Amino acid sequence: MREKQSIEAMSQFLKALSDSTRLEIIRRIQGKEHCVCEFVEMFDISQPAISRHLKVLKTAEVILERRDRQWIYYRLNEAHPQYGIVLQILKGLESEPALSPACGC
Amino acid sequence: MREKQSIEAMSQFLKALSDSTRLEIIRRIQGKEHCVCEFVEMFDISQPAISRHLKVLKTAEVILERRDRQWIYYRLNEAHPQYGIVLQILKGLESEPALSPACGC
DNA sequence: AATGCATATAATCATTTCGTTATATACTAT
DNA sequence: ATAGTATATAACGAAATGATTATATGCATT
Repeated sequence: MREKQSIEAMSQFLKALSDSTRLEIIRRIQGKEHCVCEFVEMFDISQPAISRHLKVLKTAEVILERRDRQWIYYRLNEAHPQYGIVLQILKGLESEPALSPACGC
Repeated sequence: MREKQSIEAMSQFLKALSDSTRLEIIRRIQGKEHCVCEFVEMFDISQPAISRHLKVLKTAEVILERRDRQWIYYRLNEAHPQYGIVLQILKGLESEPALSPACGC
């Protein structure tokens, strides 16, 4: 059963994306790569926390890194097999209306 | 800033989907609604565990429920504002190759 | 009303996640 | 070599997650 594996991989991939900070990171990263220090300025969490979020995204191969001297730049991995999902999410972020609580019917 | 809210909502939505059991549920639910007892047979976890997974998906409005006598049937909510993401995920599940560990370059 | 089946909720526990502070590593410049 | 800046890792704690067992609820049948 390769389905099991596929489901597991997808779950891991989505977990990497299902965090506000990481969503904001990939939103900002669209079109232009950013170095870690830019994210550190952008968020109200510590530099190590940012670093770990970037590592989660990198491990899931959602983003790629490039070193230039002392700086490390991150960009979207447009070659990811599930890049279509990333795009759909980014599109959804542009104008998502607030979700109302489930009515359940 | 409504972006904050949008990001938070998206994060919640993705969290609901980023679990193997719940992905399997929505995969099976495609096209045909299922009652809870069918999921209970399908998975190796307890009935209360299934029930809670269904509740997570229902709260996120990913699925809708319908009661028929003692049975409760669940189906995909095709009217969800982010249904496009659900479709993209289901598509990705059909033939996703295993992800190799990140090379990091 | 009593019993049985389908489903949900509560209480509890182990594991994972995400933050912090402290420290290590990599590169730059003096 | 030393010091400074950029980034990563380690150690730890609080909160969230996902499982279990026990129990409650809703509906059907006798």
